[in-house]
Amino acid sequence: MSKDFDPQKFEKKWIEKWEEEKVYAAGNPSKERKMYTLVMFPYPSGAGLHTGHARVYTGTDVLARFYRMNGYQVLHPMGWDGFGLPAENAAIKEKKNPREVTESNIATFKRQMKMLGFSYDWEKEINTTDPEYYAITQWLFIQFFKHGLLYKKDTPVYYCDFCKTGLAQEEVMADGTHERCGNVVTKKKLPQWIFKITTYAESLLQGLEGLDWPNGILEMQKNWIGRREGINITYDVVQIDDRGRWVARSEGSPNGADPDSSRGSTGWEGERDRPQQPVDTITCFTTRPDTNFGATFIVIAPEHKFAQKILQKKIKIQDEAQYQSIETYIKSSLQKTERERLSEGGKKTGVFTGFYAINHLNNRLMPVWISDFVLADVGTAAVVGVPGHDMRDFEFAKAHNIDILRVVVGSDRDISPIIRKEQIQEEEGTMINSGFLDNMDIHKATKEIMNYLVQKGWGEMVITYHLRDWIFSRQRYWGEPIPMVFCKKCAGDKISYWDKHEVETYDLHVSGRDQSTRTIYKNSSDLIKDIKETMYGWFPLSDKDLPLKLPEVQSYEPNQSGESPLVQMRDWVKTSCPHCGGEARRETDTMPNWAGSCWYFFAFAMNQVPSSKSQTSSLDQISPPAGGLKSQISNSSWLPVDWYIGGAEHAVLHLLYARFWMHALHDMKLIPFREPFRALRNVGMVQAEDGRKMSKSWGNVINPDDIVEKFGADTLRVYEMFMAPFSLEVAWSTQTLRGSSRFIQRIWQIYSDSAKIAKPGESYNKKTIAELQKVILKITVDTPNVKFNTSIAALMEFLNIWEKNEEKLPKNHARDFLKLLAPFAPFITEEIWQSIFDETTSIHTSAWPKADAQLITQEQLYIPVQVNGKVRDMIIVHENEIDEKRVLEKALKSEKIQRWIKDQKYKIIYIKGKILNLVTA
RNA sequence: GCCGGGGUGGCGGAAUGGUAGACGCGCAGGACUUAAAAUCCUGUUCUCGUUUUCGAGAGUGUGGGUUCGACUCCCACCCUCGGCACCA
Repeated sequence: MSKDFDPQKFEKKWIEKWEEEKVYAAGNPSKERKMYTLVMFPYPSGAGLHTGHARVYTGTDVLARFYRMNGYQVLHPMGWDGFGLPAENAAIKEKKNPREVTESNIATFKRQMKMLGFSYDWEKEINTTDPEYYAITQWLFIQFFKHGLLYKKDTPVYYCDFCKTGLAQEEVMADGTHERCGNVVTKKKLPQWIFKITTYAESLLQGLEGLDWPNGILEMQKNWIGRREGINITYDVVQIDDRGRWVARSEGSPNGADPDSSRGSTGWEGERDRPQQPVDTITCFTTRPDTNFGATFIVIAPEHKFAQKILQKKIKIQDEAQYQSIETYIKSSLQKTERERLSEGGKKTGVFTGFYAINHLNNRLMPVWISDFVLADVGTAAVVGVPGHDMRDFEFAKAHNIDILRVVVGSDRDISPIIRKEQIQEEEGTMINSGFLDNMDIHKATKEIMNYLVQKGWGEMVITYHLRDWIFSRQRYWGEPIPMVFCKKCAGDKISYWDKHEVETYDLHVSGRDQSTRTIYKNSSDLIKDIKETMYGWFPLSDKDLPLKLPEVQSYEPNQSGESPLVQMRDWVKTSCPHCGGEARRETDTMPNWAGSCWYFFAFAMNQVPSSKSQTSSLDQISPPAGGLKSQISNSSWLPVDWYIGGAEHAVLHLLYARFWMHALHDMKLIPFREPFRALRNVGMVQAEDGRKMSKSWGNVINPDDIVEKFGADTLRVYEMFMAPFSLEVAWSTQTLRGSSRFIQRIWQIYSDSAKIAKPGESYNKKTIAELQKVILKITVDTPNVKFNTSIAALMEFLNIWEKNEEKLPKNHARDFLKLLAPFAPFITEEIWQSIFDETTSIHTSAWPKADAQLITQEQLYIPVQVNGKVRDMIIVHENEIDEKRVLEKALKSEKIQRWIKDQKYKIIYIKGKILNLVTA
């Protein structure tokens, strides 16, 4: 072996040899000793791998290699999330097919991954854009459809008039413009496929319990699901004539007692007969019914059905001018995008309807207003306004001159009328002016009033979720075609898929309204009932027609009316109805880029990986496995994923979507597990040297190719693992990387130096061996805890010791140390293993070293001696002299200790073998 | 506003109740070299005093508390990064 370290001389050789010898092939998993290590697969962009990829893939690779050496059967796969807008944009720009663009990007990624020595089993490679792969994505779509989890409906979506395409919310910038073209985004109603993910809100929430995930990610998912317990209170709505009388219905016949002549402009209190015939009712959701005695108004969203009834004159407004102002307000709010509504911020605009709702508790008349600060899809789209104890209600009341009452008093005991927002008591306090709730703590009052309202029949306990249904279609080319057919005739005849097919229904763990049970079951037949009418004429393709392949098109641009480019493909669109055989058309929307990533982790685990590379049959003969996924998955013991590693940016979307699919598939009895990812760890981003994001436009991008060429792959790997704790964001530093380069070179030097390694019979150093045992223990614990930085530090520390010691290290221990380094630096360790130690099988399949406790024992121990908690001296004792008496005796002999103790009395605190503290006074 | 992470030398960081600053970078001095680079050696928290070997004090965002002993546990606050947000 040459003394000079030149990684170029051997790295390529090992890449080839490992592949040839299938060193990293996933074997057959046995239940106890299987380890599925997975890193979030990449979208293969045109820029190639960046240093952030290198970091996350190296970390996962270290884990895979560690477990492999520890005797586990390891599945460590890699694949490509190939569908998505960037490839499509690049294709439009370069006048190529997105498939070509994607394929060449994949080639670059794959070359770079091999260059970095990642131990993937490439036999398991998948690509979401392979027809073999998306055949199953489509098949899964159909299963969800059949069980009532997918339906199509006109839905408002973000839309760019300039690009003529619907947009995902994440493609809309904070200022309401399109991230690609910079034009202002509008909202447009388009027919969309929608996933009923909300059905699984409770299931997704409950499933989080017991997952070994970072706390922050768990919290984000919880917040996103956003479970809230509250009550829906239904109020009668009445009209009052100009003399202050009840007006029942719109006909206006006075009904009920004369109103109090002292009625103020905004409300009225006192015992009153109930109106016999309220005009309508409005139901408000609230989590804080305890403040209900302080309610002074009702606000509804412009989309609320009561507002719509007024607009459509189903509920009449006498005063034409008032009708006009209501109409103007509703129409202008509906034109605003959600962002515009938000960006108006604190401005609480609104219009009074002329109607009043009656507060059950005190018969107060609460004016009903329409305002766009109330959101249509939150709660019941109607809010009961308690301006004394809610900031937004306060602002609204101030803006429109509505009464503000105080019903809660805080610890400051201020009971003066609320005139400033600082006086608002929202979180804690004691009830006042609230009838039977007076003097109760607000939390107790909340329970009391809820029970009271329910008992009286005025309210209903409900649980709401922040989670919204998932819009699952895109009007784009580069995605999985949705395998559905629409037959106009069958739709006209009101024929649905379920009228003609028996679907095995199942019990699902779903969100429910009954808060007393933690797990709520519902039968999928209920879901089907809900959507049946909207789905007349829609039929899924049969299994034998899958995959529905993406046709070649002339142009990838969407058309004028916001339809997918697939609409141009007349011959493709035209098909026959699976039910009546008449003329029908295919769905032209495609699936969003999340689809393929929702199940890719189990594609890797299949016995027959769905990939064009592993198929011998021609494309035309592809179909999902006979018996469906069930047969494929039930005999794979790899799942669930044991370690899932990736960036925190997927905290909600991908991780939630994938969990949702698995929960539903589990309920359908297709898969034997519910939670796909047992343990999750995040990787921190790698910023550029200047602390900014790496970006072509800043010119601060570090290309792994350049680093490997100059320093070798091992240096890059060790540096990326050593630079900071794995989950922390860190700025790249080529300067610091030199430290790792030095470390790798010193490894090379010491193993090349025959004066450092003892042959059998030669003298050696016992202390160095003892140190090595400690390093083995540390790394064996740190590595599976994703503490890569301290593992490397321990390796460096040992190298320092070994280098400094004049005596040699016995060969078997030198081999052990090399093994500890192997997961981090696979190339140099393999080269040394096979050239210095003359091994013929890979170090990466060798057995992980075991620490020998007997070798650790040290003859001498250093024991710090404190006086009053300050270290004043250090004594050296023999390992069998660490009892308190001997240590104390020795400590008292120290002049330094005597000087601090003098003649004072002292208390002795001794932690065996660790520290001695003498406390005077 | 709400939720979560974090605050330790010039820098990245280590230490989860027991010697604060491991390991690495940088920096300083030295060796090698005609020179530079590379490499190696020594030192490197701050302040003060002896100026050599050492000694004293301070010190982990701030202020309190618990403890023989606190970066670590508890209370209050400040700053910072990330996520969510007119969520009723």
